[in-house]
Amino acid sequence: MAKEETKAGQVRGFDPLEESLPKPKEMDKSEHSLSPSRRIEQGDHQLIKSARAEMGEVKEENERLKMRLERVRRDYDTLQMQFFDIIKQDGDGKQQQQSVNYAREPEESDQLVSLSLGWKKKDEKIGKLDDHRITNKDDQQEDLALSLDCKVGPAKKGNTSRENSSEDHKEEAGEAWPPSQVLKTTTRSGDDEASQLNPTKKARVCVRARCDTPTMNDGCQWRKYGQKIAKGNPCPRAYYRCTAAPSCPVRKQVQRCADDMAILITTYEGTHNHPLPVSATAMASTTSAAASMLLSRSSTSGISGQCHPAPAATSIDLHGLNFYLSDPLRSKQQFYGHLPGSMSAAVLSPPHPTITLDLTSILPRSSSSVASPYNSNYYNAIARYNSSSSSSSTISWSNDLFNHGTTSHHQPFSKSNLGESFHHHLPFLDKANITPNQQDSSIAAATKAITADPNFQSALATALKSIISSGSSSSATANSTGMTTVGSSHGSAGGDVLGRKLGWNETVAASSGSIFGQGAAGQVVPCGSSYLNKSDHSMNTLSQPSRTSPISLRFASSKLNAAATSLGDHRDPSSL
DNA sequence: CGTATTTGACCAGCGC
DNA sequence: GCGCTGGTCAAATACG
Repeated sequence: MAKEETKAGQVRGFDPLEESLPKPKEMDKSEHSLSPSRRIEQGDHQLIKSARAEMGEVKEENERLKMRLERVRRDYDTLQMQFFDIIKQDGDGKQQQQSVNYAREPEESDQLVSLSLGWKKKDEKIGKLDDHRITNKDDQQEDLALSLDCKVGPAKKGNTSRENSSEDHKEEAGEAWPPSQVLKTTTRSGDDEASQLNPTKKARVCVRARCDTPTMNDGCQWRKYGQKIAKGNPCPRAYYRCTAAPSCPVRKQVQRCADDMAILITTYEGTHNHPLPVSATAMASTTSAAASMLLSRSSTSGISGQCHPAPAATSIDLHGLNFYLSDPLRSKQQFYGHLPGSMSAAVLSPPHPTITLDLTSILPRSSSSVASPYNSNYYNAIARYNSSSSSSSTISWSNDLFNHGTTSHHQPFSKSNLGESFHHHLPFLDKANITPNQQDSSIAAATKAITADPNFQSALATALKSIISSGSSSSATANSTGMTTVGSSHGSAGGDVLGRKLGWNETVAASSGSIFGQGAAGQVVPCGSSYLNKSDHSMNTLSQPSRTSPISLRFASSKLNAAATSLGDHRDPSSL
């Protein structure tokens, strides 16, 4: 019975009338003795009656879902507040002694890998998220849209009990793009004990893309500070540093592939400590997503490796985009040896955990534009990746980056491109076919597709696990069998159960960071329509639901049901 | 003249 | 310790 209700809730919640349609036929069979007109009249009457009853059920179901959603949200807020309190308490002593190198010094600067689930304020801007979360939690209620956000950052402080639990994360931290992150690489003071104890390598994100310009235009401001002929490649390697902020520690190396000069290899390292220009968020989000995936995988293998040793280098093919993960700690093998095609065997010998985004397989759609990864093809490719990895991410999160990330100089994420890729993966969303009457069913289909997408599920699982883990003192990690956690806290167990409940596996868990990695840039994109209104692209067909629209709620509730259940089953928010 | 780039020198890490 | 290599610095130079 409960199963029946759940099923009904999922379907009827989106389009109650849809289910009631077959009913007249059933009535015809049972009432064939009546006159035709009488039968029709009675049938209509009963149809209306049953439809109303259905609608009533749906309304109740929606109310229940809303309440559950609200409960999850409150739980999240509670956990978040406590998490920040802990961080603040831990960090206050040390941070006040440190010389302030950067203007932004958020409390979670040592937060390592944190997928967050929450609600964003309407006018929240890039780079403002963290502060809002700390100070304006109530305001977040204004936005019912579910949003996810990934933050990866260095761990520079911390002599607390958290240190043990987050040690693994600390080792892997370093590559992401949240503007809030503080990376004190320039001041190698004595408080860098953690890094001394853990001689870590900064994570790097290597982007391979076909590009005939000297560098990829990724929207950031770079200043060249060196050039070197690296071993094994006749092409010089150029060194750039970010000049968007005086003290930004982010560097990048640019080098042509030895085997294929058309391929430009750009390696990013470090974390921006300043708000990114909108034109830079796309690449930043992409690289942070990759870094998140790397970190996610590293944290997974790092702990579970005792039982399931991970290979030194692996490749993940996510819907056309290839990710190559290397772990120099495990092997000195040239990870580029795993690269297919034209990649040389030893272009770089990364002493850092490196993830490679291979965009070279993305074929240009038009002959005229192949150079810049910021041309429409590039966006299209990313969008293709995003949309195929998680339909919802394209709709609700990722594309915001591309909307903002375009400049007049570069080709924007064109309507046709977006629409094409979008509809390619969401064929039920044909703008021409959507009418107001069909909107609900389209939304229902979209929502079903979104929530059925394992990547979305994994992202949500990661986010929720993060919430749970953040509230507790232990770090949760997924091993190769799924979301099994290391540590015995019930908080982790909550994530564990949640993961198992939804049946997620490692692959999708690893990819979750990629889906929502734009949050690493301190950005949470609402699910509602406001951001879509900024652009005129074809996705407006999906932007019908408002901030408080059914798609937001239903979208969230369908899977958050499980989350809420798990949370309710395994931890009491009030007990935190 | 201010800014960005170039390029040789310098430094640190690593292996032998 | 020495050499190799990757990475960075900073003076010289180029450019608008």
